Amino acid sequence: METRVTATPDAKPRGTRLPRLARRRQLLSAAQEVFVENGYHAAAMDEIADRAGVSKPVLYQHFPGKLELYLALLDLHVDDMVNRCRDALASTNENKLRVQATFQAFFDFVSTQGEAFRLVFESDLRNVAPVRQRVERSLRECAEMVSALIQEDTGCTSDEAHLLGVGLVGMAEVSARYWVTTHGSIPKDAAEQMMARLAWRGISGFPRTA
Amino acid sequence: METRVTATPDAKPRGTRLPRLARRRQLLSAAQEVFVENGYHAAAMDEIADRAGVSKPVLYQHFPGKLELYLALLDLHVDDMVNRCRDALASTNENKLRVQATFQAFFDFVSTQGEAFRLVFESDLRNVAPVRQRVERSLRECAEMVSALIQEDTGCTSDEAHLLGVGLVGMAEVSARYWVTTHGSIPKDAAEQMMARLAWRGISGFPRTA
DNA sequence: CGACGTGCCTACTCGCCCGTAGGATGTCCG
DNA sequence: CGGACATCCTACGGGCGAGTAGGCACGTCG
Repeated sequence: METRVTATPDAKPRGTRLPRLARRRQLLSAAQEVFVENGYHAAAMDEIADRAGVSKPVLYQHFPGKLELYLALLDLHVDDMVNRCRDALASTNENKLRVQATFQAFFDFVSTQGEAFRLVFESDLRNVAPVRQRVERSLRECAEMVSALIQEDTGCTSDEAHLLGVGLVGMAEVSARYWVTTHGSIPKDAAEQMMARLAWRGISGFPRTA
Repeated sequence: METRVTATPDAKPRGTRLPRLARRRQLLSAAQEVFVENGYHAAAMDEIADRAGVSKPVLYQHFPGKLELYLALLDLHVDDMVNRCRDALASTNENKLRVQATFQAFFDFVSTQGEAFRLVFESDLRNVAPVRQRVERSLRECAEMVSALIQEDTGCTSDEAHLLGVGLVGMAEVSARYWVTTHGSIPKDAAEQMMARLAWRGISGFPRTA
């Protein structure tokens, strides 16, 4: 007795036929689960198909190969992160609040979609050019947006501002990742506030020279 | 191809017999080259053996398997990093100088041994427990040492100080990695100084509450 | 000189997993 | 009804690379 599963996500009744787009979404979701749990290399296409309640050829009717499937997911989350960062920086004109909003953006990012942030921050495929490119580009893009603001206020050279920007973004990334793995010791907003305070004290009125 | 600069004598005189310990050191060096260039997964035991001018069974007479070989190298560099960090923090009693010394330690670390820091910071085997354990432990240990000092001066709770410590160490790691890949734009000591200044401004006299 | 140990080699097995060939089973429309 | 079209299946091919079997060369010591 097969009832019609309309939009219920993550059902595995081997035998339901789905329209193409819905199937694709489901496959992406299953793939994300497996890639996040195991990383790229330990993830098997068979398991992704299994978890979607489907056989392997179906997977290959939607994606030309394992790498392309991975890149599709990676793009999704890389863009998500950059957009969150951009929105945070554009949410106000006061730099102190910008810093707070940006840290909140990073903490939000690592809190969503299970542990999908691992695709961006802990990919085990960085040695493959298209992956490396996307991951590094996302960091640079965030740092770029930050360093543009830094340059306005401090008069640092472009290179110097970039270094500071990368450092700040890196601090946000690493602290957010640490916080998310030790859930329970500090509430989210307290952690965000503390890190934002650290960053703002460091960067506000940063002197051009020693 | 990349430049073939090795600590060990180059060349593959397939026929030179070496005493056990010397051979082992050479194998470790060859393995480091290959693992750093390609990551764990894309590195082939055949190529490691080749680069050492030796055949594969020799490799297996020194290491029980690929993973153990990798772990031996990883331990080396993880310990190196933690020691550099510890020494830097112990090099003075004045916290401002401690911060400077610590950033210098991270910049030194990413500057040595080709790009061996990739083993620690960009391992593509973090999904395997013993690797993940070592990598995370190294970050925690550095952050632990930093947070102990933070706690003394700020009266933060242990959890709060840990978060700050992880953030600062993360900033050092990420900025050092960024700097090393963009060699030429900023001299090493200038980059160290600037990042140290950012961190010190942020952390010195950090207020307990908002 | 021959027996033994050490260092090394060539050449194979074997398991894993990506990707595919070819066939079955609905659904829609004339 | 019957054919066209889509969706999905059960297998299998084939490459790649970790790890191994078994043998050769060279020295040394009784």
